[in-house]
Amino acid sequence: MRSYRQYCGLAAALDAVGERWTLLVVRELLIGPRRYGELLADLPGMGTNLLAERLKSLSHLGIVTKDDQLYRLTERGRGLGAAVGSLTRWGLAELDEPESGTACRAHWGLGGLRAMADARRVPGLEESYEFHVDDEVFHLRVSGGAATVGRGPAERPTMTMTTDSKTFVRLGSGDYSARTAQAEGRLTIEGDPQAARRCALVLGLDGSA
Amino acid sequence: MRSYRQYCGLAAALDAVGERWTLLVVRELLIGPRRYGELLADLPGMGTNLLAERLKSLSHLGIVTKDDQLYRLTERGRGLGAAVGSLTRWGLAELDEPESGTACRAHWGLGGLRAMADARRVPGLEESYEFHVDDEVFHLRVSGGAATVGRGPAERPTMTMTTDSKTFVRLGSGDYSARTAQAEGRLTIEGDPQAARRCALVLGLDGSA
DNA sequence: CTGCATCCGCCTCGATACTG
DNA sequence: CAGTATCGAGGCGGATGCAG
Repeated sequence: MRSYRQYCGLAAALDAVGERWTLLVVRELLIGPRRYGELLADLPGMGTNLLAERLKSLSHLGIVTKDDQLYRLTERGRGLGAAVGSLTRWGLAELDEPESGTACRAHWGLGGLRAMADARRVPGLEESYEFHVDDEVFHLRVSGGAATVGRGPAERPTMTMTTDSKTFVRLGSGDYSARTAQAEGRLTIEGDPQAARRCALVLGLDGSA
Repeated sequence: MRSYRQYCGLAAALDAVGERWTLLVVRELLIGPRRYGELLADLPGMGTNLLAERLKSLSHLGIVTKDDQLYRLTERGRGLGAAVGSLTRWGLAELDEPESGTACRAHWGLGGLRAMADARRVPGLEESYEFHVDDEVFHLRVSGGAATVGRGPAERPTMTMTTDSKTFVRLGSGDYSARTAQAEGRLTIEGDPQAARRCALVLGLDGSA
């Protein structure tokens, strides 16, 4: 086990989760518990030996537990959510259009949604939005000054968006608007047009940085 | 240049700054502009060839610029501050006591300070604190609902702490209190005892999570 | 002396094959 | 399905070289 041997919070964090692929494994487990095969399928490019080694290492560090063939984050592991969110936001900000050969999963957009949503941007807002991405359904609920995202439909969505996964992820980049995506036929929006605008506000996509 | 080839904000971020040592270079530059030799001295364990390569790579990505022998972060580079802060907080939370052979720099504690300080924890607070760590002096100012940290003395500090760098960093860990450090003779506090308590509150070190 | 570039041994990574 | 074993390629770490 290689270490930076520096007495510093960042170095300690990178000693634990700074190796290649490790934070991407955490990204998958932040969505929910997963089986080995599912992880492998949603981490295209990662070798099976590395996944096994990383899971073992993360278990030993108390970041992941395995019960009944299901890997899940411990509380300490979920504590990485904020760091993963910060990095995701930073990476999204200058995401280019997808190159060919680039893999994509619908739920990666869900991670982006979680990273970007901040209910404090629209005080007092109470509503839900639904997203149909490829064959999956996600929701964003803003209630009580907090935003929560998850799999599955929203309860009474005031807006429903339908799109493909790459377009969905790309909306997180500043320079690709839902308006453009609609014009290009990659995205449709149903429901209250004003709700769509409020949703964009919650996500910080109104251009007011 | 190796890439995860995943259309996802986190993967894009890790493509840019996920390699070994890269975020530690950013950590140094978040403190302020530095020369090559200073960076090398404050990144013990990093090979000189790797530092040169990382700086070149970061320049090419628009994260770092070099002018007049001084490396500094671009605006995009400074955007990594939030992610570095999140990781630092997570790493600090379970930092053990320093092992022998572990390097430490006084300004790493400054990074920890920046990561932990949140003025919203004590609404309306207006004061400054000064920290003497090894041979360096830092300050934390809470004013107008915002906390700022930096090198150099505070203007009119209500509390002054004197300690060594390892103790200073370690205070960021939950299970090592200033009280304990004082009892062990590693730390002295001058000024208003209540100010010290308010400072701990701002840093989230009061035990109320 | 600073600011790198080059070289080399080693270990990690990535792909494939194999096992329970 | 859930991993383990193997092996070539390449990134990493340390030492050294070299120009300004």
